[in-house]
Amino acid sequence: MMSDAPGGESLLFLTDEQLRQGIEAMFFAYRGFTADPDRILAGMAYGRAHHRAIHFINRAPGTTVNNLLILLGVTKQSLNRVLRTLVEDGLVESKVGKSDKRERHLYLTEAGEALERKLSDAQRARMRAAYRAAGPQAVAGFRQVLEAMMDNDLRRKYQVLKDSGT
Amino acid sequence: MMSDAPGGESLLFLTDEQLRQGIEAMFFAYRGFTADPDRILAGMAYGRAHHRAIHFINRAPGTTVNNLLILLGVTKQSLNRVLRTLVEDGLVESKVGKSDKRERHLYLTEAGEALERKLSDAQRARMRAAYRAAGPQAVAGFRQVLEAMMDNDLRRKYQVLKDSGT
DNA sequence: CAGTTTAAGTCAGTCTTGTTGACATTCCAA
DNA sequence: TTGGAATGTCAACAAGACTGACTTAAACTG
Repeated sequence: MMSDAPGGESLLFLTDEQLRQGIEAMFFAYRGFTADPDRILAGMAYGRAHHRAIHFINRAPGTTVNNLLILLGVTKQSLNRVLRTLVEDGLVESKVGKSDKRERHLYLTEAGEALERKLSDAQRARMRAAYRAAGPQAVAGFRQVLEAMMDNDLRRKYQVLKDSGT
Repeated sequence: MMSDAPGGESLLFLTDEQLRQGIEAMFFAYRGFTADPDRILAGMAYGRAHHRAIHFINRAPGTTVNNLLILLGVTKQSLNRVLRTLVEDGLVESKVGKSDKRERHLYLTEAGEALERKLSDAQRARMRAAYRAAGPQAVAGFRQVLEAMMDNDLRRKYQVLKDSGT
């Protein structure tokens, strides 16, 4: 089916045209990837930034603001605005650190967890459908290429998260 | 919790944990994907929006404004702001349509093509490295999952572009 | 032909999310 | 103990998206 050009495929499959198709696929797919949570959040006063914060706080409860902003790749000022509204609205709790009182440790409240579930359910449903359509083998390849595409420091952070999952 | 189906790797590989890893991989990879062009554009007065416009005008020379804004998924007001600066700066040419004079057909000037090359060279280099690291089989899977992740109407548009690529 | 629709552009205002700069608090090490 | 580094907050601003209202020109349609 797919293995064409025996011998020369390692050259053939790296044509500019093939690469460009990959670039465009990435662009369109990311739109689909964010579409469902975006729709949910559009109603409330929240956006993608809030989703990301909620996701990673859920992922690593008790994480500090500094941790979070490195993961998200934004300035602390930018993250702070998002965090402030989430705390005000009672979705996130911010606790002063015990050993280091400069730090704030972040946790989702019950309401925060409820929203997180709503958002990630939608995103997982999309992911699940795509995985099902493509099959297990394709999923393995998908993950390999994505990991290779990350910046080095982000790949490390991703690996840490991944390993902490189980 | 989850009942583990006997010999059911097709079930096992769709655990919430696996899906979540895919979601995070997508998030981090997209950051890498856009990092290089973003760095190049940061110096000039341009941003990601300009890159996208330039990319698709290069991809389909003579495309109309309406075509473009459907492809990009933004409003005409938003696209117009970007397009206006590109035309003013002599990177894009806007020609009144021959058969339908309401339409404007968009083309890159030489300067526009030069910038397009600079941007896509950087992005292709990243893509090429990721493809090389992951291997041909992984690339096929990568593309399959991405296509399955797109919204239906975008997938159609993506296919049209892909087929027009040669 | 008159009336409607379509394509493009513009103006004004808002929202989200990113940025810098200035600043307070806390910790730690010289 | 004092000065620097780390952590987080507040304020102001910019980019880029959005909606809504409107104009102009051209094409289509009954």
